[in-house]
Amino acid sequence: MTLPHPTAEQISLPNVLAVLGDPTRLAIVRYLASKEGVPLNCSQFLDLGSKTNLSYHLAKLREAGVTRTEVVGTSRLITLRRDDLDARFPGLLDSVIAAAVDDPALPAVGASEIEARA
Amino acid sequence: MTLPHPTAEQISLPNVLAVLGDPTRLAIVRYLASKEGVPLNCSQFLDLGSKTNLSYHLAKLREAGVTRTEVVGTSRLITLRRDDLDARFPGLLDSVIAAAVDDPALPAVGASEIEARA
DNA sequence: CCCTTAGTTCAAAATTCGTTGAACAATTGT
DNA sequence: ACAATTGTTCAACGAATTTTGAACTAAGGG
Repeated sequence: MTLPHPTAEQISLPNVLAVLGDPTRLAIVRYLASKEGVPLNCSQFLDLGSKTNLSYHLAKLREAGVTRTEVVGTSRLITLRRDDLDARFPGLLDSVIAAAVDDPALPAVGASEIEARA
Repeated sequence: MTLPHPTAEQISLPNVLAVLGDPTRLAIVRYLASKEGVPLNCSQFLDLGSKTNLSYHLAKLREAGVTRTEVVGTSRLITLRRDDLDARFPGLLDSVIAAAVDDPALPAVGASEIEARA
């Protein structure tokens, strides 16, 4: 069972930029990059919004070709489509992630644990 | 006489990405990059939209910190803010421009001349 | 001074976007 | 079979974005 993904050629630059131009989605991508190699499921991101809201944002990322979503049982494993993005737009993902990593204005995924400690 | 520009520190990554994630604005940036060093005035971009519409998009680019606008007499000279963008988000502008250069889906600035020749 | 050129501002209309809750589907565990 | 877990879909709503035309400002040329 696999969800609709664009092919590498169908990935559109303006669309990728627009999709990354949302703080929640950029935070998702930043977190995916920090755990690259480890597929994450949606509930990992609950710090960033409600379940419904994440479903919306993760669909946007998938439809734009930024992430790949694999259905495994009842959960979706999400990874960055780094291979296709690098082939299509060399250097773009790296520079976006590097800039996102030190952006204190972006919402953080570990935020609730930090608050709990305070 | 100078228009309001954000300082380098005020330039926000999500905002820059969102602003670049519009085909018209990306086409503007691509054209600015192709003529880098040469300041362009707004009417150079009339292929991409109406005067009013360009005023809107160029304001967005300026407010996001992507371009710098200098008022000279009755016209505005527009340049890329490459120095600040490179300092803030290293490699980002270059990869975006490189990808935009070979994107046939973007509207082109010379389009009306090409049609006139046909 | 009048006219043109260059561009902005404003309000309105059309569209798209982000967020929510309620209901739903599918898988897994007991 | 039942219940819990994971996540989607749908309709709704407010907010933001894009586009347009009409009116406007400001500088320059004749």
